[in-house]
Order: sequence, then C-alpha cells, then structure tokens
Amino acid sequence: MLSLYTQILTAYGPRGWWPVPGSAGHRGFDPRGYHPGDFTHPRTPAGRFEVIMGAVLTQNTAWTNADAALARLRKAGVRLPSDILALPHSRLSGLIRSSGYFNQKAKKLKAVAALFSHQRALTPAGAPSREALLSEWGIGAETADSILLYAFYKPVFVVDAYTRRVLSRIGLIEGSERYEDIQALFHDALKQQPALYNEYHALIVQHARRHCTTRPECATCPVRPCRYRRHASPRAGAPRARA
DNA sequence: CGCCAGGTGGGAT
DNA sequence: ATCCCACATGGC
Repeated sequence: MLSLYTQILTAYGPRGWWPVPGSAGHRGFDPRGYHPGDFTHPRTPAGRFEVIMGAVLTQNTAWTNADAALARLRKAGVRLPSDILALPHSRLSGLIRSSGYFNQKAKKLKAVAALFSHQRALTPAGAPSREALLSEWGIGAETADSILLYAFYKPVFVVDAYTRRVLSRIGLIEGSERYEDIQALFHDALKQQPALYNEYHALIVQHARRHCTTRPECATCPVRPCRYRRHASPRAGAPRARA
C-alpha cells in the first residue's frame, strides 16, 4: 500500500484536491473543476454542505457534470440544507440536470438536507456518524466516506471503482472483496491522517485515468510490480486479456 | 454513435 | 448473499 502511494505520488505529483486544515491554498474539488473564487470555504457550514452536495452529485458521473450543477445551485442561492428543503422537486431537479440522474439526485439532496438541517450537523462537533449517513436514502459507503473525509476531515479512506480496479490489476486484491475489507487495507497499512487519505485517493483517480484505464496503458505505467502487466496488450485493439 | 464517468437502491434469484 | 438493472447527462 505504501509502495503504491510512493510510486504514484512520484509519477504524478500532489493532486491538491479538496482542502484540508493547514493546507496553504484552497483549490477546487478537481483541479479542472473548481476555480479560485468559485468556491466556498470548506470549514464553514455552507462550505461543508457544498462538499456534501458535490459528493452526491458526482455519483457515477464525470466531475465536470457535477460541478456545473453545483455552479447553478450556487448561482440560484442554494447554499444550505434549508435552501434545498424549500425548493420544489421539479425546480431542484432542473438546477442539477447536468449531473445526470437528476430525479434520483434531487431526492438524495432532499434526504441529505434533512439529515443536515440542524445547524449543529454542519459543525465538526455535530458531524453525523458513518452509520447515520448510511441510513439516509441515497448515501452508500463511498458517499458517506467522502463526506466524512472531505467535509469533516475524518481519517476515513474512500474506496471507489478506480481503487478496486487498480488494486485488483496490481494483484493486491482479488476484486470482489467487500468495500470495508478494501478500506481496511488502507486503514491498517497507513497512518490515519486525513490529508494522506485525501492525497492517496486523488492519486489513485489520476492513475486510473492516465494509465490504469479500462484498456490499460501498461507500456508507460509507473507502478511495479503489477500482475496485470503480464496479461495486458500494449496496444489498443487487441483482445483484452483476462486472468 | 458507442462508451464511459470517483454509485445506489430495489427487486429477483 | 449475490446478481441484475434503472437511473441520465455530457465529453470524446
């Protein structure tokens, strides 16, 4: 686990994703997504809630699509749970249209707004537990953990489809393990620091997009050893290897 | 035009 | 417990 981190950090450099306490500057969720000035400070209630809405809106969706929806919400003055709760479903779904699944996500935002509607819920002391998040409709393991890590700086590693793919290609997991089992690999091997988990996750995303794609580009891959490399075809078009 | 993108809940087996 | 599917837009 640590070896993978070191290798992809060296290869890609720090990603500088969602800010953590003590970081010098505030850059956006995704370097290509947010721009300085667009974004709300993540240690205020509105800032935390923006991160939370982003976590829902980006579910199985390109970040650019989710970000466009966040921008429209911001422009419409939607900043806090009470704003979401005050909107009719049709108006809300219209505002977030670009994020895809807009009917489902409007419902999810309503649910998440209800959970965070008490002012204390958007403060560090009042942060909901993982169990409380998971019990809300529309919040699964990854979204819950994204909220805990990125909105509340809890030392919780976020496992996503990229994580599963990269680790299984390398041979660190089989691929069908349960979410929490994969997460435990990170929790057990690394110091439990939010900034580390943040950076590591961002680096996995970068690696999965740059080299460890559906059709991987193993020829220039910076990660070694990798089990998949032996099976992978160096050029596109060849039949995909299966273990 | 086809595929993919930082998932989740619900229903069938 | 596991598998299958609906949910939907936008970029390449």
